Order: sequence, then C-alpha cells, then structure tokens
Amino acid sequence: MNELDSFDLSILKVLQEDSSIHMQALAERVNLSKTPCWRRVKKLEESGYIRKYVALLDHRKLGLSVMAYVQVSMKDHDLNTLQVFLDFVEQSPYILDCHATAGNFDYVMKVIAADTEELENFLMRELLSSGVIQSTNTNLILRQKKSTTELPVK
Amino acid sequence: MNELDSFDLSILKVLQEDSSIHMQALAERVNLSKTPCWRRVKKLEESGYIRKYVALLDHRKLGLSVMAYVQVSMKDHDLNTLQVFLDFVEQSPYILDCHATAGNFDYVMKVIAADTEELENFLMRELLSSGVIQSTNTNLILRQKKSTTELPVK
DNA sequence: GCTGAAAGGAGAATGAG
DNA sequence: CTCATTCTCCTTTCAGC
Repeated sequence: MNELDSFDLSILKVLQEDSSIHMQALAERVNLSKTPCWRRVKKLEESGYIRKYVALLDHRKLGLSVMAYVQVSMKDHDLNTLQVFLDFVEQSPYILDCHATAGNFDYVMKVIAADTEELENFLMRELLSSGVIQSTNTNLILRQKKSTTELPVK
Repeated sequence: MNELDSFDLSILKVLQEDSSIHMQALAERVNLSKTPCWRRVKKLEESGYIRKYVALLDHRKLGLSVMAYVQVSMKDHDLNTLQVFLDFVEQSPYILDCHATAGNFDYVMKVIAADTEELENFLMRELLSSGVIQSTNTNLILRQKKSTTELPVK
C-alpha cells in the first residue's frame, strides 16, 4: 500500500477517535458505501497503518493518580548497560513512555503510580537498584491538560 | 460500580492490549462464559473505567517522524492568558500531550511533526505567535524506546 | 475503481432459570 | 453463571455503473 487518498485519511481519522463505530456508520461518515469502506479498513490494517485496536482506561478510576516525568542519566553507555536498562523499561508497567532525547539527560520516561509513595518506591527500589542509573530528575505532573493518542492525519 | 474484582481487572488488561478481540475469546481468556463476561464489559464501559475504544496508528507510515518535548513558560499566569494557551493546545493536532509540571517550566508538551521544518514552523509561527509564551525549550526525541497506552492494572 | 442488493454466518444482546 | 433465543451487523459475493 503506497499512498493514501482522502477516503483513507478520513477513515483513519474516525477510527483513531472511536474504533467502536460500526462499519455502516463509518461508511456514512466518510461518504462511501459499506463494501469499499470495509475493504479500505482491511487494507489499512494489513498494511500496518492501523497498528492495533485498544481500550483506553480511566487512570483515576483505577487509583493511578500520580504521574511524573523522570529524566535519567546512565552510568555507562556500552551496549550491555543499555540493554539492562531497556529490558527494565520494557518490563515495568509503571513506565508508559521512554524516549532517548537530545539534551542533558539520556532518557525521559513518563511514569504512573497510585501515589507518591508508590512512585518513590518505584524510583528507589526498582529503577535505581537496577544498577545502571547514574542520576535521575523527577518532575511531578500537576495537571494533565491534554493527552491524546490521535495523530495529526491529513 | 464500586469495586473491581479480579475478573474485571483481567478484562481491562486484555482490552487495553487488544480491543478487537471477540467476546467469546475474551470470555475464555478471563475464565468466564460469554454472557457474564459481556455484562462486565458493559458495566466497565458505563461506569467509565473504559473511556473509549480507539485505533492506534503508525506515525512513521503517516510521515510523522519527528517528536519532541517542548517545555513552555508563560508570560503571565492570569486566567485569561492561561485560557488562550489551553485553547491553543486543545486545538492543535501537533500537540499530543500537555501537562503542568512542578519545576522550572509551566508546561511540558509532547509534539509530533513530519520533519524538523514542520516542527520549527509549528513552534515559531503557531505557538509563539499565540502571544502568551515567554520562553520554550525543545528536546528532540532521538529514539522512541517504549510508548504504551496500557496502564498498570492490578 | 465505486454502488447497491442480497445471502449467509458470526457474534452481540437479552431473558429465564 | 448457564442456557437458549433473538436480532443486529459483519462479511462476502454478485450484479451493474
């Protein structure tokens, strides 16, 4: 699948807002009839434009009220140290995002926890005890103003 | 809906991984039969534990290869200035996240764009021209190591 | 390529035990 | 929760534009 036309883009837009929409309603919203609309969706799934369908949960209802950005500097930058760190990141459910950034620190992570105590425990017991971290800098998130999974399509 | 039991938590876990799963398969994975499983899902939707169902897209395939954290300081902190900024944030599709943080800056935003030029344009033309920003600090994301919408359930 | 219709089947939704 | 039933909608195939 090489290029997306405006129909494909419209479909992606709708689905990343609400994937529980029925094929019939989706078709109407993008001005197609059911069959071609369905075919396009399948194509977008197969070609990987649509990675997956997920349910988004309410973190507050789940008792996860503390979020923070944690900047991390590594002790060393050899492959082994890196791998230990990345394995840790992958495995930890508290870490929602982790990116290597240009700047003073090696990585920025977005972390979620039930409360500051759990966050503290995570940072001290789990993260630092992995042995590969030189220093961290934690910025608590005071208020979440916007958080979306919708990419700017079109 | 007050408390979630282990069945509910299992359901949430599965659905935030893959919401395209069929009710039958979901029921089997959480060791329930179809009907009670379906009833629990509906309850979780109605009570707001499940906020929405969405499709996650591949940002690279969509030509969005540049991401950055942009830290922002406001000129003033009166309600009006704040509102102008938040309206701008809400309205801009480039801004995926925006949080008020404890620290030197007022807000941290996660921004996505096609390339550095588009990012630059966004920052200079759109963000700064809103007139309420004092200063910004941009950290390009070099490599995305982990990015998940799955919350630590249970 | 698209539309429209139509058939079949799968799965969602409901009600009773 | 299980069972059984209803019913909606998905999915495919066909025709024709």
